[in-house]
Amino acid sequence: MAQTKADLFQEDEIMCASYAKALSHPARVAILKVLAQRKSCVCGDIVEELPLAQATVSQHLKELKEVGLIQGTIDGPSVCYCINPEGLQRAQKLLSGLFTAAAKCCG
Amino acid sequence: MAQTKADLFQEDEIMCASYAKALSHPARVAILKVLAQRKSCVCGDIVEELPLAQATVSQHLKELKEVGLIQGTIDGPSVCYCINPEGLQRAQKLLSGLFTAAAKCCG
DNA sequence: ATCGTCTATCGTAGATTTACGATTAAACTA
DNA sequence: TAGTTTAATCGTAAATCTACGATAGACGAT
Repeated sequence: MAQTKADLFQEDEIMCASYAKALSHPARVAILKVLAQRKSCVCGDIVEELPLAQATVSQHLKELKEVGLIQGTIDGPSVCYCINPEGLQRAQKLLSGLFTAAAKCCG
Repeated sequence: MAQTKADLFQEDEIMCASYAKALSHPARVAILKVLAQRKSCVCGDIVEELPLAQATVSQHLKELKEVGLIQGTIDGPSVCYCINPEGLQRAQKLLSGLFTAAAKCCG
């Protein structure tokens, strides 16, 4: 059992869930906040800010990158991460759309 | 390993992630949409709308209820589910706060 | 009281996520 | 070139999530 049925839903529901999933761990929320505050977005700085090992942070960064919320550019030996405005906007639009639709229910 | 470190983060990051987690499966997004559209929010109706077994839907409803996004009131033999406006608003506020903060980054 | 309906819960299997040490790969430095 | 730094990836263990059948509990109808 437990073969996933997540793809039996509508496209926008799946996208909405994907973005929400990317934000569903405090570490990833924290990463976005760090990126928002700092000008320099070097990976090492992020690792220092979080109570997690380097490998774990790298994994979280990968998830955020895969869904398109952040992007990383190689800067010499290190990698500079940055929020991806387009992805962020798309996520915001989808989620706030859900919220405003839902708010209409139940008077 | 893999003992959770999710509680080493800030309160608002944890809350933000909790709401996002509740929305991180297409079925739960779909449930919110059904509740938004229908006036009658009987559990059985929701089960019919989704390509999932009754037990699975009940589980998803439980998760949405536990995080405070929906509420259920017993109506005779059945249960009437409804969106919880306060929880929804709180989720919206936290997540849109994150989005607007993040949007400031990177010019 | 018994039966049928409706929903929650239990038990469980399989998949995915989380976390980290160890290793690898790339690039700079001496 | 050899050594150092930086970040991604591999391998893996534990935890959590997803999904469903079976069962239980509550309620209304007969």
